[in-house]
Amino acid sequence: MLSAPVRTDPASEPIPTTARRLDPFADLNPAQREAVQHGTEAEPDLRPLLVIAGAGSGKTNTLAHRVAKLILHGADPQRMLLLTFSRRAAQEMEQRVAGVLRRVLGGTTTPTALPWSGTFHSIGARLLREYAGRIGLETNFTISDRGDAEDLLGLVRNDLGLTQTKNRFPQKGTCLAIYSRVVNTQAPLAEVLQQNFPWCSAWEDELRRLFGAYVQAKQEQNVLDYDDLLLFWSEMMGEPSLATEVGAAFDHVLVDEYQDTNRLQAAILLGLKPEGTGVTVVGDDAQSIYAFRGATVRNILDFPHQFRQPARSVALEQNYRSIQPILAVSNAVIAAASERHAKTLWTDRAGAQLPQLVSVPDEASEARWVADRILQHREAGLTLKSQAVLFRTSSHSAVLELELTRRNIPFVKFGGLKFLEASHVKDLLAILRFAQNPRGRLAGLRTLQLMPGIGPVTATRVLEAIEQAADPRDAVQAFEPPAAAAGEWAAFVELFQAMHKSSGSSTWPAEVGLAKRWYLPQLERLHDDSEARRADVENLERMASGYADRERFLTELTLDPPDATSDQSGPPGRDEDYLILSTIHSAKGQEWKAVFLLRAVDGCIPSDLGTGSTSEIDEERRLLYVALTRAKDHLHVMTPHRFYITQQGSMGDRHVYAARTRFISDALLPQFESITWPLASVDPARRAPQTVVMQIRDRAKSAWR
DNA sequence: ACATAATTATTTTTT
DNA sequence: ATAATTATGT
Repeated sequence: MLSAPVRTDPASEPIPTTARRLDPFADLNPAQREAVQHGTEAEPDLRPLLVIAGAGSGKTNTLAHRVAKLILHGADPQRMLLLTFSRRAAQEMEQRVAGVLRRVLGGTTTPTALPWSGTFHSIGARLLREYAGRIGLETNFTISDRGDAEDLLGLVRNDLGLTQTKNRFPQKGTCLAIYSRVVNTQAPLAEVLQQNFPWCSAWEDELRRLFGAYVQAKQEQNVLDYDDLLLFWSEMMGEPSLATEVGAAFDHVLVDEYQDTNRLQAAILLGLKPEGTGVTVVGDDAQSIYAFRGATVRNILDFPHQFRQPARSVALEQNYRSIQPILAVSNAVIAAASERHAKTLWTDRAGAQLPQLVSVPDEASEARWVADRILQHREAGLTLKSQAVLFRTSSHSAVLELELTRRNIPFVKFGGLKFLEASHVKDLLAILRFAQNPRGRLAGLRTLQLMPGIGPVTATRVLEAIEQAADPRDAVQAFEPPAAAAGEWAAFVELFQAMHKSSGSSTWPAEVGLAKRWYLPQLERLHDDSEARRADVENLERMASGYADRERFLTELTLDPPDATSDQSGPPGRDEDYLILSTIHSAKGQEWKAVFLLRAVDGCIPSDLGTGSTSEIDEERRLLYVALTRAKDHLHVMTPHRFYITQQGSMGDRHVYAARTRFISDALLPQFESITWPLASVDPARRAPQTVVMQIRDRAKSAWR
């Protein structure tokens, strides 16, 4: 029987409160303290440090304390590089460090600034801009998000004539995924195709040609995509003189969520600090869930012997988050994984309530049950904010969202449709980008085609005219639009001239207002649901006012997009209470008192699309593990047995019967409280034989005769 | 020739 | 819900 042992940590004896106030490190357990103090002892240990931090083991807290400890020990915060998974994680880290320092140094200290904290991508962008002159890059490159990268790739594909071939060529999204994987894993194209995209392997030569042209196009347009930020950074670290220089700028490099880094990122780290001195990485191989974008668990497993000196490893195994019964099922789920770093989490948070395994007939009942239970929890004193609903795929929450709306339960959804992916947001940004760089094809094409009567051909002609002309404004002025576009064209010319006068930042952010005023009529014409989209456009205008100039706005927005879709009314106010809906991926690092997991059913977890190889299945298992370990006190696992599938059926009337996820085996059932709902369900097989007593439809018809 | 309306297929997870 | 494809209209 796999269950989390309940132990008492001998070192967590109560400490007098006065001592605790003086020593902020007194609350740490021995393993945490070891991690925090590494390298600051009387006889300094120069080895790199690997912290294996199980779920809920106080990872963020430990890392924050380590940063604080290093600063107290004399490290310069300006010379610390802190690589986190998201901007939010970076901010939290900064706050916690400030908290620890305040406790030690008294309340008067100003909050510590950690200027070099952020994601690999954002730090990469900063370094590349700084070193642009020395690596043959232009400083004012723009960064394209995934959508832009896809579109550019699609454009290149058309130019190469790879679109009208007899067999269907992979879609632009797929092409970009392949390209991205090749870059991030540093594996040969053939291998990536065979392993991850077997249905595309016939196109290897064409893809190679396409990718070459794509790289060329990016360079001509002075554009970098996400992958370039890592690729160029790592190439830069391959040049010894630059690597030494950049590495010497940092005394400490700390990396959070190391299990989700890829080969490029590992290469960057090694290039920065080949000796490993000053390097700290924190992670948990059991929570590695980003293999699909090139992350490899090997990074964390191989870390101990990557550097010139072996690493010191510390494992944090005490879980402070979940009550024992929840931890027990989580441990049992992950224990069946084929490859993992052996460790068993334990907790001293006893608890009587077993996690619930709820069996419901379909999605609708699932939504109703969850909504009911959420309200019950709230009546028992749990705020909505301390509850979360998690799911594998963003669309899994659709039915629940309707139910919540119907019952007036406020919620915010993380993951899923991103702000930047909404077409109206792209439209407005394209207008701004077009103004920024009139030679940028993508933005130009998109903007021009917003006008009625202008399609791809006319738009291309305009762009060509612009490319020929000395001054883009003259080209636009002189262009003869087709008759259908005549009305809108005049307004566009005016907008274009106005935005172009502001080559400096003098009219920023006023030009966003101009762009908006021109765009809104187009929006209304193009979309039926212009009402909801309009709110996003307004939002964008408000956001723009917070940035110094156009370039900063565009760059920051691509690297750190707002993660909740601002549905209708925008994000709720700070005081307001709202429920969290989130994909499991976006729930990483977070915790709630009550967690609901939707669709814990084969086909959803593991996803039908990810059941090819053992490693893919293992990743799905870890995903379930991550979901389960988010819960502190209450865990509800839902298994609807019948739901509609939108993926395959063209007419969408088909539904599918599913069984409980394979990761929760029969042997595990005793550790759950099993619930079947609704209680009085009629077994269809035993229902009385159906005999026709009346023809109800005839009655309805006769009413109109 | 070009634009646009209609139709059909496709969809994990994200910096 | 949107992107690619095809059909239809100017």
